[in-house]
Amino acid sequence: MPAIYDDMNEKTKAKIQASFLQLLAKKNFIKISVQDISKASGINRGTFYLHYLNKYDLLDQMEEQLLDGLAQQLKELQPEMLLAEADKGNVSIQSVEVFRYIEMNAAAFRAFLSEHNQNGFHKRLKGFFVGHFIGNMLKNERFFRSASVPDDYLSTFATSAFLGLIEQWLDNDLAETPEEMAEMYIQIILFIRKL
Amino acid sequence: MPAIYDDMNEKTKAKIQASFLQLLAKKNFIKISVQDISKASGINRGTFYLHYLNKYDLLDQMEEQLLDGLAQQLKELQPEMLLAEADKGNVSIQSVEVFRYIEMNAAAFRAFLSEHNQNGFHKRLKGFFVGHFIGNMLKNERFFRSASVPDDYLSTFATSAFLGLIEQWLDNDLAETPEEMAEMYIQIILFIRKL
DNA sequence: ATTTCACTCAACACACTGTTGAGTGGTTAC
DNA sequence: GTAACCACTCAACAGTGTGTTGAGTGAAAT
Repeated sequence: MPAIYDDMNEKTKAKIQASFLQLLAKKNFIKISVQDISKASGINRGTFYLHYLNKYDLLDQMEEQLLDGLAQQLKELQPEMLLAEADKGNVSIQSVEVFRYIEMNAAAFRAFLSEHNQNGFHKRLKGFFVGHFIGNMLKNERFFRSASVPDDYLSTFATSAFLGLIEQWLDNDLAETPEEMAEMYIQIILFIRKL
Repeated sequence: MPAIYDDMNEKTKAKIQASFLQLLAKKNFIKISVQDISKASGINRGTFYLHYLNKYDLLDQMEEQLLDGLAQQLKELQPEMLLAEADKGNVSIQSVEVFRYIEMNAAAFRAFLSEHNQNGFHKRLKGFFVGHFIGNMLKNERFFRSASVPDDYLSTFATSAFLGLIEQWLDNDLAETPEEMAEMYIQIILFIRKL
């Protein structure tokens, strides 16, 4: 398994993925055919099937990559630290990093979350966020301990707000800085704590 | 244009729509073919095309119907009244009616919002809600007048929260009453006012 | 020199599409 | 009562994209 062959594989996949993202920016996912992708990327259609089962598999793998990267950021984000900093009026560096990651991968997030693309990325991101961040907060009674609102709604609320912020940010063409985004989100978290 | 022909049309459409909803509950929208729909509804495939351009058009029309119904409820929901009641500790009847409508049409909402059928309904519902409810609140400075958070984020936040509540409610198989849902949402609105 | 590997290319059966034209049976109008 | 009307059925059509295959190319590794 010489490295050069892995490189070829990776480069071919990268070409396919890059072209696919470009197509997604212009065109509805449903209307994009494997033919389109292979044409745009200069890769033979048969080769596409050596790497992916079909276009849904391609999308799935790309979403997975994006979420893996996000997981790296989120695992650095300890609820304790975030709230400790927030109580001092600061925005924790790690929470800014999360938004910085989204900023860096804005093209992919936008493509996968966009109105005309019918993949379940929205829900997937939601579930992911609950599993990697909100879940931790709910486990610890110090953070969320509402009498009036059930846990699953607190969770949903915190997550929907996060996603809403991201979507609005993308719609605004990233007009705000990651720092500003992180601060807004922390305000929301602090509120939910008081629900 | 005798009424009986309209009836036939409507009944055929109703059969198609009902079967389509049943299929959506089991199967990904993408994997549902017009053949599947015509088979399930006992309607000839050719007849399907007399009523709809294609399966996307069918989905679109059904979403439109659902949103039209929701619009009826939302136009009764005056922000002034909602907040006046909330200040007195009450949940306005009209806001309960909104959730009651969702409860009545839970099958459709669930199908259109479900994980595997990400048909853009999520964003559509969001835009709709902003246009029919949140927009009114933002216009009136009495309700939302944040110094620290831009209007579009307030709007996004209020809308995401609403959608999050609905999705969680559907996931919970409507375990809460419309009254409880309305109360939770009002709590959220009251919070956003203070942001 | 031979094998290995990623990729190309052309061909294949298959599934679903949207459309058409002829035909059925019930309803309405004259 | 008969002619026109209408929603629907049915069978057939070309078109498009699918996923798979088998033979072949060229560069790298052994």
